[in-house]
Amino acid sequence: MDYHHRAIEKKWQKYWAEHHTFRVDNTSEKPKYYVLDMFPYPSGAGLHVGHPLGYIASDIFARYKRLKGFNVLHPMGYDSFGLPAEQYAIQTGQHPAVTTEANIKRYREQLDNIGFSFDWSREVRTSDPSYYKWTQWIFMRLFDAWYNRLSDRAEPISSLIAHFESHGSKDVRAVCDDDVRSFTAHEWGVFSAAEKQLELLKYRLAYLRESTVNWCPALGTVLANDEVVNGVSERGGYPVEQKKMMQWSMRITAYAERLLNGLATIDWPEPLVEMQRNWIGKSIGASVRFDVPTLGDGEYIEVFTTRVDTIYGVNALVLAPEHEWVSRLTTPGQQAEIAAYIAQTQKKSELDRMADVRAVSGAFTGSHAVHPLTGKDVPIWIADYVLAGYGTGAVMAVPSGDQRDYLFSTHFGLPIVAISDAQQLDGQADSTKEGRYINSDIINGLAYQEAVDVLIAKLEEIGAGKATINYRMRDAIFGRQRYWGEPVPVYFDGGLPKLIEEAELPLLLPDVDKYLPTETGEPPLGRSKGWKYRGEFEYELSTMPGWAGSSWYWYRYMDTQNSREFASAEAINYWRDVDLYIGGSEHATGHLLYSRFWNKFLKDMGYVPEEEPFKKLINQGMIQGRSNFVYRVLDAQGKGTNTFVSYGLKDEYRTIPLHVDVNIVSNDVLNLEKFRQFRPDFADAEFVLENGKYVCGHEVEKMSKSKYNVVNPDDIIDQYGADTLRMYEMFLGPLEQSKPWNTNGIEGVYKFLRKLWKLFHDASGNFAVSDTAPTKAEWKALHKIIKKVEEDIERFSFNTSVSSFMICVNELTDLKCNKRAILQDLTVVLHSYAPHITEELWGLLGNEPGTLSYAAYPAFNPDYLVESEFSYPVSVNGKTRTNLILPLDMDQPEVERAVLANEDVQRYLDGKPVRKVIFVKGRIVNVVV
RNA sequence: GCUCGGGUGGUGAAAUUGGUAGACACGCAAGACUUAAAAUCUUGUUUCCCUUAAAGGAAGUGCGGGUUCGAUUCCCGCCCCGAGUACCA
Repeated sequence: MDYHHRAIEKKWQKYWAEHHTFRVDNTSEKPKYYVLDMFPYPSGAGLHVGHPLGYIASDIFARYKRLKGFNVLHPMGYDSFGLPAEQYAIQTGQHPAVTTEANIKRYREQLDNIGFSFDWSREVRTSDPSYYKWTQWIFMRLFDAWYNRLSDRAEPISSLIAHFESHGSKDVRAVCDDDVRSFTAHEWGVFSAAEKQLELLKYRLAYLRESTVNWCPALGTVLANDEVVNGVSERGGYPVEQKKMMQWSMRITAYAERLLNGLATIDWPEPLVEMQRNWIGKSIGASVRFDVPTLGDGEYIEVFTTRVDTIYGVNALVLAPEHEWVSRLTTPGQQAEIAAYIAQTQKKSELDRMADVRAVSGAFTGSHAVHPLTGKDVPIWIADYVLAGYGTGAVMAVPSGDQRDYLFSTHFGLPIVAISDAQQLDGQADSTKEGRYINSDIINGLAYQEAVDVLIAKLEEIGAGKATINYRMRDAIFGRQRYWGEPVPVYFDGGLPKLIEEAELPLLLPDVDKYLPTETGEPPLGRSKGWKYRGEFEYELSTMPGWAGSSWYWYRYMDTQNSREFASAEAINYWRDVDLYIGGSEHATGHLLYSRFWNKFLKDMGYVPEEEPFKKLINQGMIQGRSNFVYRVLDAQGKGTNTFVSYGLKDEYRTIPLHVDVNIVSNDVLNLEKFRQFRPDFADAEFVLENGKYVCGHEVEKMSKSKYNVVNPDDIIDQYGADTLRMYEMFLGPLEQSKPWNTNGIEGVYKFLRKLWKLFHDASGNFAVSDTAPTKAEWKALHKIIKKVEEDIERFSFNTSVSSFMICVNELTDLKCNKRAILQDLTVVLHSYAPHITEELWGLLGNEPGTLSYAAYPAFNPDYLVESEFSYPVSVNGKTRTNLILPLDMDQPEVERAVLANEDVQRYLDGKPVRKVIFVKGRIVNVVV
């Protein structure tokens, strides 16, 4: 019987499903191993061949770990809340739950076709009430918590209340809003309930406050910073504007330092770690107060600087145009100018961001601040090169040390003074820290670090500044004016947000008549008639953002069915953290940062044991599309004819390239028959061929329907089988590398599997293996692959394993090996890559009926690889000239004698005296003349 | 601009610790089997030079230097491609 992948693969997929082969327990004698994939958003388009790349790699790893004796948790689910389903609902009126359900069904079929070893009994869906109940529950925990800097962890809000009751706000070191009040314990005691709640809201980790948000009118929602790319929405590319709104936010900034430090403890790709580091954006410097006496006593502007050593070079304070004090600072004479400038920047910012052109601009407020050290007047300007969202929204301009300040000062004719004897101010600023300070009063003659220490001490002494650490990262906006997301379990009583009772979870998503904002601009949930808490109080109408459900899902997999907790303590303490996480690097600053944040919070509250959720992470590369083109000949008028010319001859004609479906092209040769059926107007197409073939052009592009370059895994599986698809996706190249999908070459892997099949069968196709003892060469071939695959999988080099399997089967074919002892072990070694064919062969070999999934990976025995001889490459002056077979136990003097006696070597020596002979045992001999 | 990847045959790629560059596969060419095709098998396939052929020679891992007996691998400078990020004070 020949290798029939269709029957074999269906048979085993059915077996695995019926026998719950991959169901895993939360207790075991075996060591645990948790292999996780980033779960997909089930889109309407289904999977293309690029999507399963990471899943195949993780599945190989999971299956391998099972063979190695681990209790493996390898689950899959769906991140099923999201914008596309909602956009579709707006267009068609269909409930997103309905389309999502259909999409999930299709995803599941496609995933099942590939033969993954997921424990489907643990499937999660973020849009399922039994799941989002716990997303809401975690939100409630965040609402009921504050971050205590003294213990450096989140604590229940009750500990803060207790402190207020006994000590007032004194000695509270919290990460909180800027406008918290100072009060005594007594004052707290006489605050009204509403006043207390209002104050506590400034401390909660999930809090409500008016903030400037990225508002996208086209999508009708706010977007997180990582969802805005170049001033337009990541999804859809719609314009985004800044708008002030009451918003739920997450105090992720409380965790900035821990998020940064944790990066050193996890095994993640360096680029990803770097991206998170940049995103957090820690900078060490100082905050400095510049008093503004004209505004009154004790009024000051605070700036942040990383170069406090340049403070004597300050020639201006520059504020962001949005700075809240701009109107206060503007003197009557400057009012017109400032107003004009603000209008100009508001209009400009959008275009400017897109065009990426920046001219120096700004306006003088008319006010002055007092330099804290020199006492001199410093003019206060506004300019759009200062960002409202970073630091304090105000900078001290030091033209000699900062290029932006330099350009600003030259443009407006402000004085530029050197502050270091090493500075060279020939047309630009010089930010060097070398040299000694000049024109700098108390630090004159000092070097950089001494100067910083002196200045910080001085500023602290006079109460005008202190050493400060600043982070670029902002608190995360946690609300979307959208329908298809988790409802926020909050209602409003007297304008104050309050949590619903825990027993009332989940707060179900109500039905609405349309998935659009209300006439008054409220989110879609505002359309739900009579949706009131206890029939009385308004619910929060925004829903949670896309990242809410994905920020803790790996815990739900540990204990999916639990209705009392998000996961039991036993389950969490058994599985603890994810040992291997595979997914795309596009989630670097979104999902992966938020997940680490929630994990740290859950740890602080004592629900989980580990500080970091994902110990090891691998980014699979993106699979790009590879488009094919045909070349339509144009007539004299430039109109398209029905004649198409082959790629090699196209330059002899006037042509226009057209995308052609890659599925009717093989090795860039067009199937003419299928092309005529491709589109009605091609039915009587004519061709100019080269060598009897129509050759197509090709180009690497994004994989998309409109480019006709989408390859569906189902089609590949139908033709070649899932085992071939799995191995081919790995064979394509290193997992982390991005590469275009090209079906050319898949034949090689398919041939390999048929060759493997033939090892177990005789010429007439009958199963035939021999029980005779293997030869030394056969043992060697086997143990080479046992070792190689083990090493390759451990370092995630799956492509090299596939090559090695081919080499092994080629060798065994040459040796005409059909020995059971060899083939049995080879079957186990190959199993994680090609699970179906190996299950079938395992059965044919006469093993006990059942699955091979829990067999033992064969033990490597180095004795089989020991050689007594080695064919040494012999080079003369570094150029390989000949090979010489010598015993491996031969030592250098003997080798030298043997090599120099060789006539080939003598010929290359050409009588010249030998200076030295390099000899590396088992590697090389090099004769230097 | 900054940060991080990457650059090896016609194509995807390999070379794990500085030790025979191009394994393995695709494609292509030639051949065997076949009425024919498919499938299968065999041989060849980095480039250039020399040669009827056999054999031989030279160059070669983006470019230019360096270290070394020996460099795809290490160091310095540069070019190109991709990703991320960008007035971050």
